Amino acid sequence: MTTGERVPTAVDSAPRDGAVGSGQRLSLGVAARLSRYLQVLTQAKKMGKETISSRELSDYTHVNPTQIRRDFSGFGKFGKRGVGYNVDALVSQIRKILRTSGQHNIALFGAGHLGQAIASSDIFADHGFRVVAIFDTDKRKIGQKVGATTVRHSSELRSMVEFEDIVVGVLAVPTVAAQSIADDLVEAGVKIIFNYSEALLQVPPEVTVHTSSPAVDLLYALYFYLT
Amino acid sequence: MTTGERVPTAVDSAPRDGAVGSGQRLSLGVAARLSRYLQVLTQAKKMGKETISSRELSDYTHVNPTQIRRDFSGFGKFGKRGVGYNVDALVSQIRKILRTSGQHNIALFGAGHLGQAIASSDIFADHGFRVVAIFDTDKRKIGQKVGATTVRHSSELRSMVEFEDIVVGVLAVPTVAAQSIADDLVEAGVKIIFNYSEALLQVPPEVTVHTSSPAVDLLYALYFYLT
DNA sequence: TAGATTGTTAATCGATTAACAATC
DNA sequence: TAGATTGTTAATCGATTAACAATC
Repeated sequence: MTTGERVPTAVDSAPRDGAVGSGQRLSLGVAARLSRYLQVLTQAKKMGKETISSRELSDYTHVNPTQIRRDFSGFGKFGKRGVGYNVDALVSQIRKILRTSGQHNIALFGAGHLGQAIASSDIFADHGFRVVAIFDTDKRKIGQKVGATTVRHSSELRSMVEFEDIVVGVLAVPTVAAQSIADDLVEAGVKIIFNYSEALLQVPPEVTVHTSSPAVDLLYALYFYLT
Repeated sequence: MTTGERVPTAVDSAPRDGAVGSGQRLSLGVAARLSRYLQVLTQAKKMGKETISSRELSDYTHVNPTQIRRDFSGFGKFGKRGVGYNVDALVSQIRKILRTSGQHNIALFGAGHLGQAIASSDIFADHGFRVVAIFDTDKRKIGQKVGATTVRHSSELRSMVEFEDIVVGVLAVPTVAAQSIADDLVEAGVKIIFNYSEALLQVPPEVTVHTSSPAVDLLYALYFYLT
């Protein structure tokens, strides 16, 4: 069964159209969907699933099965007709496409309930994200352990970013504190900020802010429930 | 200044094309974006902003300003040329369009770190969602207060759903416990499930599951950072 | 073989955007 | 008035989907 075993390349087969290629950036939509598939596949693997069909992936992601096959086919022939896709092989293919095979380090701000929930969750770890530093301004929390990590004072941010090669800052702090931490992160050279507060953050154009918004998703789901 | 003050109607001006109308369902994209605008506007209002331009909304939502104006123009002329949109008026317009002006009740499962973070956050409350019941299976947690709400045993789920008219169930529980709670929610007639665990939930087609996936969003952001 | 599911085409549909007159 | 920003058009681009031959 060589197909499933061989080392895959991003440009395996001749790509057909726009969304594909080696140096070619993925479109926003494709990148979003691939990330989504990856999450489901990771969980399916945990549940001992070895093979998965585009139909099953569709059930979990709400993406049309044809589109799923189309998304993959741009990068190679990953599936087996009549059988489906090998979960393990597909995971490493997508990781390769998204260039997220490696480890990426995160700094977490806020050691309250949300911060502790994030630090102790598998969700980030499963995708190669590691919380290597936790910061809080509350002196009583500094020095305490959250999981395997010690809570530090924000003044250590700069050196930690350099020392640990931190690429993402996650804000699990009150809304009023968020902007000032964002400023510090920007100054320390962090380019991706994940904002769990409600603050509307002001950052330079080269920095990406992603604001988590469960309520937005809920409003959206509710609309389709009510209509 | 009557324009900003008059009571708005969903079918104010003659709608031009597809995505619009009274009984007409919004397309997925439009509904998602409107929810997004609503979140930003709510926060802008808190910060004392009275007027906002499509350009500013674009900065915070990463949606093209032309598209924002287009999204609104399908439902009426909400803005003032040279000035922008009145924040208050726009909020109530969008609420009307999304039909989420009222209160909606939520049941929360899991009184751990994540559950407590959710229960004490403004994020849901700001959009009319109220956590009216918290459930946990841990006997030591039952009877404790989280915010203003008392933690109950899951056996009370059924009666609470009826009594409190609960439309959304939020799962802040370990992955292994999620499916069985989802089954209970389905049986109790809840049609929207918000899943913070990693479980791939199996539910009947009339039930909507939204799985929260911060790691997916992070993978996605990282891709564009790395390329 | 028979059944299942992929890979791919071709056609459609909706999202996106630049541009600009209207107007506050 | 001058500057700013909306509302709207028209053109383009990418996403979506049904359908089906290929093949495991």
